[in-house]
Amino acid sequence: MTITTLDTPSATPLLDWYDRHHRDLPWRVTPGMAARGVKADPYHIWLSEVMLQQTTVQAVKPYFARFLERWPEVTDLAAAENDAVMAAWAGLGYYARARNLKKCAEAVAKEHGGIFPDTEEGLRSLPGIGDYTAAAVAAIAFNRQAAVMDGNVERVISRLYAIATPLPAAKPMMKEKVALMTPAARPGDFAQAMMDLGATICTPKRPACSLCPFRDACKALKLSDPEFFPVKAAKKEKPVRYGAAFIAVTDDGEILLRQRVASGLLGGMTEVPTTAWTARTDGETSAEAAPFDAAWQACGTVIHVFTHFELRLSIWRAAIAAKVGTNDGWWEPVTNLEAQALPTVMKKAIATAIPLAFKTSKG
DNA sequence: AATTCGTGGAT
DNA sequence: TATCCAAGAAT
Repeated sequence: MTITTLDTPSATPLLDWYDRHHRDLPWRVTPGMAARGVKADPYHIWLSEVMLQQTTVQAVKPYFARFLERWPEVTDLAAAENDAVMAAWAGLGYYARARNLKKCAEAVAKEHGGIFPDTEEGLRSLPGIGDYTAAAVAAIAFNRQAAVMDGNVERVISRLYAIATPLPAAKPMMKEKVALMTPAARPGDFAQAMMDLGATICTPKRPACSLCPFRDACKALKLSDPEFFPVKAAKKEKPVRYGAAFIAVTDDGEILLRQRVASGLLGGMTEVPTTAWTARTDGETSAEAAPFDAAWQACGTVIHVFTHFELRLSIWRAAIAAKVGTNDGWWEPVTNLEAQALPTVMKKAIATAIPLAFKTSKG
């Protein structure tokens, strides 16, 4: 029996809605499957949750399939080469996730005998697992009564209780509401139901309130303005940074690449030689900053928007007869670029200089 | 507590 | 076109 108060709506209508309208996702054990005895795989749940951090379901699906095909068990991922994991993650963004994913797999393999901890606290201590992911894995994979709160849940709760306090200040209060609502029975389904509701009904724009299992309890709907919630703090404007990137290709089709430092922006990923990315446009975006002397030709500009700044990258190209000695890079056959840990901005830069470098150019 | 960290689809 | 923002974590 779930304890409810005057201000705590029952989870039952939501769970009933979930039984009928849940999304079918590759990593998910649906209520129907669970009824036939299928258990969620903690490795699958963990992998999907890390990939889904600030990332859409659509973007995650092909990556999730490739990771599982290549590394079927967490011990396989633990034994993988770092470069292989980074290359497999390339394009998904937030690359610290991939670095921590590998560390977490190694910790599970070496310190936990290949078995994921089954408590929120145990999970929370692993690399790349924060408050949300620890609660999500505990609830979904281990049926723990953990309070799961992501961006979807924040939106649902903010509307359900008409919370006018701006995010992120309102998070602690909102998490208390989630904890009070989370049932002892089916806590994992409750968490997934809240997220499905936020993704399909209680959407940021034009929520489908008439279809919502909380329509009778929702305070924002009673106020006739659900879209007003959640209130968010104003965000800063994005500065513009400038730089140059240099694509050198030999006559036998090899391109000069190098590896970025292990931490920070695009940490540990592969890049073509570039200048520093700064707020100034003079000097640093010219061929004078090239890694070596050659007949560098300007061939365009790549504009790429990161989370907190916009990058305008001048692209320079040089066709050279033979490899030039390099301290910190290597020459890679252009035909092998697909296997490299190249972030999207670097693929755009290369595609600008070598239009046929990739099968699917997103530049 | 405020910043830093990618990318692409939807509106 | 510009803005939002998507199953957040680390520092």
